[in-house]
Amino acid sequence: MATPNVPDKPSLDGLEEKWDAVWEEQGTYRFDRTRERADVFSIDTPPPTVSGSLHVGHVFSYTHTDTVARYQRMRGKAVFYPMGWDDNGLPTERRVENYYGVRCDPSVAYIEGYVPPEAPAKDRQDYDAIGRRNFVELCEELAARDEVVFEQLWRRLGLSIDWSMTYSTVSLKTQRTSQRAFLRNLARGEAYSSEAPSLWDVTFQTAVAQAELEDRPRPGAYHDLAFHRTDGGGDVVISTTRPELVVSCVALVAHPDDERYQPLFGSTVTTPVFGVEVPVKAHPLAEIDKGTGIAMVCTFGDLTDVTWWRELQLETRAVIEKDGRFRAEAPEWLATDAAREAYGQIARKAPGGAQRVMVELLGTSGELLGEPKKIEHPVKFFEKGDKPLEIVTTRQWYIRNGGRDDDLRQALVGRADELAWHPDYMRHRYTTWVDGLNGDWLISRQRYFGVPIPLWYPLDDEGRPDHAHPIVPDESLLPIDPLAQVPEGYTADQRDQPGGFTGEPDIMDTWATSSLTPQIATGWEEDPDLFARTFPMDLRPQAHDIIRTWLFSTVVRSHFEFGTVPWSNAALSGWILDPDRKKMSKSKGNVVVPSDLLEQHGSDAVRYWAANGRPGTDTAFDAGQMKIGRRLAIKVLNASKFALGLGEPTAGARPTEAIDIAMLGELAGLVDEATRAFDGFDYARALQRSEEFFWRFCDDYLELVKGRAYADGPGADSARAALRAALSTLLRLFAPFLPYVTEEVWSWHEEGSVHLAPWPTSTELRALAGEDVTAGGAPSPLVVAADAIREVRKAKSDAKVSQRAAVERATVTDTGDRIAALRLAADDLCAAGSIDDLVLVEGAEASVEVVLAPVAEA
RNA sequence: GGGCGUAUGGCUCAGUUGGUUAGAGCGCUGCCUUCACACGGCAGAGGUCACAGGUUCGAAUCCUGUUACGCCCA
Repeated sequence: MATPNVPDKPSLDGLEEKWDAVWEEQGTYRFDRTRERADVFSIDTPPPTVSGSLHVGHVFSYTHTDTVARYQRMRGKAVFYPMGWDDNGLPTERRVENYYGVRCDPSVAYIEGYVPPEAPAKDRQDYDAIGRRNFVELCEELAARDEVVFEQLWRRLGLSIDWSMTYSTVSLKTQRTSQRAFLRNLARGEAYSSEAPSLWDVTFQTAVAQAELEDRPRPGAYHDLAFHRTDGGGDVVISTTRPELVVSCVALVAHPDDERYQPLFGSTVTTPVFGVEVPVKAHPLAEIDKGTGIAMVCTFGDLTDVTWWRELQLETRAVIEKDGRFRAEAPEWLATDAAREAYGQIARKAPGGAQRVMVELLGTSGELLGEPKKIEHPVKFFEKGDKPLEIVTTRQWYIRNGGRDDDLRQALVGRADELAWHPDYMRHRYTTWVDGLNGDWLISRQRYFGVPIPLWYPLDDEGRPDHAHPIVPDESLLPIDPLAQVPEGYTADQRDQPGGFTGEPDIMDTWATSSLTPQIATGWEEDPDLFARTFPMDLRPQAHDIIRTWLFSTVVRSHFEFGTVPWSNAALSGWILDPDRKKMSKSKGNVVVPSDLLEQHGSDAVRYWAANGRPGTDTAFDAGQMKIGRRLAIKVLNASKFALGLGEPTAGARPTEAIDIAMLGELAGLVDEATRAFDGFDYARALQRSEEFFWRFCDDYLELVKGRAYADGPGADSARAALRAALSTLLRLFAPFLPYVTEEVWSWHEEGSVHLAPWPTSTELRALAGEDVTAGGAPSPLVVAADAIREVRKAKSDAKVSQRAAVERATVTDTGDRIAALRLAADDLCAAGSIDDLVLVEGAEASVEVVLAPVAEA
């Protein structure tokens, strides 16, 4: 133990800069890659999207993980705690488009030394159209700039990241990992391509996955339309919210039990306006009490249409194109000039405009019955989009996820049981989601910035690609860009020529790569030594709203590649709500900038607030809690200054006074509790218990022993030895939460970093205490003395005199065992309360009578 | 409509397998410029634990139902 070097005026100011630099220089948080898997704790950190901005929610949840990382490190584990940057995909593209005022047009040639416009154009249509390579370069440039800012914030927050292990989700190494994983899936039949109806975002011009959907309430209207029986039996009336799709109608369906329509099953009707003959079919998904009970099936109005189309083997009559507009040419199934003329009026229109025209045509023909009935109904949107999704038939790539295979589904549901969930009830989110899947995972995206799907296709003599037989590169060649590179056995001039080849233009969705973060971070097939020491990982921390996307997709990839879960624990953090308990969001303007927060309150204070949020629980943003955290940090400084400023205990001094021994015994219990809480990932409980102990320690114990500790002799030695031990223990208990102030104080009197010090144990404290003064249920001298001093303070406070005021006589009446305990602390009590005469009485009625000494007249 | 969660003083939250008088901090009120701390300290007031039943010697805690709010899914 070094001689304490305590500053006169300890302060929190500047601790962040000071210690962050020291930690970096000394490699405090470097992963020790000589350690075996059993001695490693590895964390699958969520890579933040660098195109966005870090918000308070990030600070909140990343702090949670950091407290666990620091705890595990102090428990002797080599902590593998890398940071990743998610710079891949659509969010980055969108930010680049708006930041520079550019958009990607793959037909535009590369411009050497391209400089984006000085200011972005007002309208998206006027953005500078640039080629793919220029666009990707801008994405990389902006992402790199964002990452610097992010790292600065994380460092200041005090995350104990090993910054030498940082990865990005679009780096060449990650692309190699992502493409390798995809090719393995392909080889095993877990990835496949298929021409199928897909949910399509017309703004972004890309397919989207089921996990990216959200329902939004939108106004609509039921239109009652008359179809005409071909047997001359009159009209059949259907209700639809999308009359513009009449042209793509392929059937009518009603429920098999619906007696009204049973006679019609197997017959045909003609559509209004267009006069196309379509069958009437029965299917259980038709709802008897919805509208007229019989529905029009189109190509495709919604996902139910897709089901009907598939299960009833109906025609395909697609009219909406990838830009969301009706195709220009009249469809071939329209047989009459009148029908083609009618179609001409909706050609090239968006659905809204087409609907207005159709309503007019239907009104004129008398086939629209009555007024449309306005309703509000849920409509499917891409979660990042602002126009309703259309369903467009395209060729897409999929990874199997159990949505079409019950055995696989059950296997993936079962993986939930191999994970410890914190909190446990979050596992239901996973199982409910997997149970409800109704299709495989669509991973291809018709975008530009991301990991390319590493395939080419041979072209036949007429230049048509053979999608069933893709040309697969050797793994050793990865990563590849099929639009830039040429497959083996071909030459560059054969690209897109009959008899030649064509590159797969699609990229993989971001989730297809971020589902591999355990593989990327641990160096799967890139660094076998690291991989062996870190995989499967110990912890996946993440927010609960992306269980269906990130957590599930990561389980899927690991299930296929390794036949195991990728981690043993999943910790789900809640959200930050603003003080009105609304979710914080940019659009509401209630977002607090994290760097300002850290500047204003100090990192330890912000961490204190964050660490009070229990796993899984949404937490209100509360600057008041940060003030308390700051107060706690200051208290740690001052109490430490006191404990260390008393002078050295005599060499070999041990606690001998009962009250000191009692304090250490209580502290040992706290250590056990905090350890148990941390082992269950309940950092919040560990903090709360430690804090509670610490305030009582300061208010009662320090005040009681102060006089004795300042004096000399065995009593002082006992107090000083106990204080040193308590301080050392408390600093280590607080270190995961308040890394800066604890490191500062540790540096006053200890060698090395508190963050590499061993986590305290109750064994060491009990050994130091030597005996258990509360054995057999005996009252603690500390508790009894604290109760008494509180009564003395109350008497002084009631009398409105200084706490220093002298007490002529204090009479404590209590049970025999409590009086016996108090007798052991009598001298400390008298000193702390300025009590001249302490009278101890055994009696049934507990009381403390205080007689204040007369105050001398001024 | 289904699943999950939450409901405790004005506010934010604890309350471990049911066990004396339900705790803490903030805020509020009063006092104390005290030799670790005014970026303090001490003390006080403030709650029929959402509602209605039930189990039990005993319920904030367990069971049933209701209400409100939140999230996920359909």
